[in-house]
Amino acid sequence: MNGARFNRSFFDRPVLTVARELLGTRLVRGESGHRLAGRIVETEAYDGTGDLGCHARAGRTARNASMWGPPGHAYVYFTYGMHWLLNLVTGPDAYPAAVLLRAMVPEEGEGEMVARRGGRVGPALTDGPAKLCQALGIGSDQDGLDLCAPGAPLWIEAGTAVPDAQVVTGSRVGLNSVPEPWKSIPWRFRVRGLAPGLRGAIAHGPAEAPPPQPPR
DNA sequence: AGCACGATTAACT
DNA sequence: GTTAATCGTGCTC
Repeated sequence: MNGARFNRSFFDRPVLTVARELLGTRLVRGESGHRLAGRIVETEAYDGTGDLGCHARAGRTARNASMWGPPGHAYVYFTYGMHWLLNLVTGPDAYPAAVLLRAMVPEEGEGEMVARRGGRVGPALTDGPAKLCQALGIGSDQDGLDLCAPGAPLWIEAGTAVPDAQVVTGSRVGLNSVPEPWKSIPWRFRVRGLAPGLRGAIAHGPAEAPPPQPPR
């Protein structure tokens, strides 16, 4: 059976907690009869106006408005003139924090993902934040989408728990002009040996352990 | 109204 | 390892 849609209480916690616990969960795009899905294997946390690596550092703008809304919504933004990136909003309403989804291991609908990615196959399919969005067809239309709303075409459900021994942390990617300590603070989380590359993917098949902090 | 730049990717040396 | 592609956004003038 497929897991239940994670509810708002999962996202209504500190962004670092959510970024860690999203590892191993399943990101699903679509509806009950048509699913594209994969295991999340890399995330990054962005925490409020005080985090100079976070888009919220400049205050609320039209672009980052979603991040200031309630937890459990998507914050999707456009960058480098061609790429869309997906974040999941965390923490209480009006507190601007979100988790950037950087990589996943495809599990369902891989053929459609390949088509959306221009025929590319293998690790390059979903091993980057913009690749993941392209593979799942995520763009401006999904900005502000509530992942916790019944019927919404994007959600998180239980996957396989990732033990601490398999979690690698490091500095966030691409913050070249961000001052320290924000540039180097270890708020990037990934599953050991995965992303980049996605080789040795989390085993497919039924989940054998409950997700961390299962929602209810 | 103009401009510098970006939570990236893919192609190339 | 280096760099072009490409344009919305937010800041400066």
